[in-house]
Amino acid sequence: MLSHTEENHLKAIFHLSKDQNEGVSTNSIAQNLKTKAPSVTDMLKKLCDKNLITYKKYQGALLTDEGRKTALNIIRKHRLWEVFLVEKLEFNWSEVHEVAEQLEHIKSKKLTNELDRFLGYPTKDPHGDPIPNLAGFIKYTTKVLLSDLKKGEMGTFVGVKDSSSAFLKFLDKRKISLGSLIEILHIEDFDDSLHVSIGNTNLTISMKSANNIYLKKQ
Amino acid sequence: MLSHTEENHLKAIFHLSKDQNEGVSTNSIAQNLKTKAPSVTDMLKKLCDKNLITYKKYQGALLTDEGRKTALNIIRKHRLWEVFLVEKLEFNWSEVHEVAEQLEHIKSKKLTNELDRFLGYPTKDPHGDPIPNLAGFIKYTTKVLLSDLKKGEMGTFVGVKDSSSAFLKFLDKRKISLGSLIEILHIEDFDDSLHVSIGNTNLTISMKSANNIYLKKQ
DNA sequence: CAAAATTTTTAGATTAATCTAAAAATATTT
DNA sequence: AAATATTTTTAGATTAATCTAAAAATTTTG
Repeated sequence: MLSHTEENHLKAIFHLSKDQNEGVSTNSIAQNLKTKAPSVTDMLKKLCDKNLITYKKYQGALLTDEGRKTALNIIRKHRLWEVFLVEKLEFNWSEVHEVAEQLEHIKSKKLTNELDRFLGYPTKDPHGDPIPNLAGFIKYTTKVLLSDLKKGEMGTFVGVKDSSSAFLKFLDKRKISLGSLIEILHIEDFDDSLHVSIGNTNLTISMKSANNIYLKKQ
Repeated sequence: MLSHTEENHLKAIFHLSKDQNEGVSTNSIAQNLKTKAPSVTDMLKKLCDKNLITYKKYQGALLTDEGRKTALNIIRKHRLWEVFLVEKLEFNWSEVHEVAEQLEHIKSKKLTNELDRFLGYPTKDPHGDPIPNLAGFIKYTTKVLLSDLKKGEMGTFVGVKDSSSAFLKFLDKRKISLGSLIEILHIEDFDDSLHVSIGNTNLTISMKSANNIYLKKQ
């Protein structure tokens, strides 16, 4: 039985080892979890003893198969709860994270799987991130930035790059929400701002904002 | 911000002080929480410092208004989650307790109140116990034991006295579930066993079992 | 490639929650 | 009410998670 802290470390290592195959550094984990390096070192030793990561002094951490499986399960729970909060409990998209951070640690396989069924086996969370299935399989989807689209192209809003609550509020205010179909009507020459249609309405989006909006191209 | 342990102690004191106005004893709390007396003594001092209970050495614990309010909120969450698990996630009535023990500690007022709305503001949990409302008000209902009914009387099954998983399984096997309407058809003279109708079926229930089944009389 | 800077680990302390064993207080019984 | 039994508290230890300060290792830089 893992503690919340152990689970959080596994999740952080998973997220931080996305790209490279090098060990995840102590400092990056500490930063990610808002804790200090010595606390992380202690935890890495413990997780290594439990065979959830491989860890050698000064060489960072890597998930074992078992550790990866565990991390994916926590991420699965986090994202399923986010779907629940938004779709069933009318949470605002920008409010779900903090509560999901608590709910992801609830231990009950049956709960997770029944929740999955209840929600209709969703494949994406409200931020557009993929939800691992029961077997830990993730269906990655290729995302493009809104700023990469050309005039006339369209896509479905599936996520954000900057998930600061300021930016999420910006989106909420403009009724830009997950699943919105966005079409580029025109690109302003002098400042690269975009005239787009979202649902029935047209609006203008700055290049800076467009650079934070992920779409799945049609 | 209270720890899970602090919350569990408040809940235990609430449940154990139902009837009397005397302080709840250290040992009874220890037994309730499957911990030891010295641990409880430490916790009582801490809860007293936080003005959640009144506590004097050797005289047991009593909830303050603040402590009572806190306990009721935890119980409210516990029971709402039980309703969710049974009604939405198809949990078996006998499986909900353990998971609800975890879910009751999730901290988010919005979560609790939205869950309440989502479930249609239920007033009873699957065991027939009342759910405190947002203000902490409990609508107590008078229960009678099935064994107290006379021939021809009927009632709705609202709860159990013995909530051991063995007894809950006994009920599940016979499809006796919350809300079932039970009518006494006949009482056997020589062993006091009851012939009852439940839904469409008739069956025989021993006096020992009937003594564990709470009904709300029609 | 040696000096400086950075990162990581170790050492040692702190807080919370827990326990066992022993002491103190209260309650029961003859 | 004195002796005995029970309950509760205190004392002191342990484990987990955390921190700061200092030492050690690694990396970067002139």
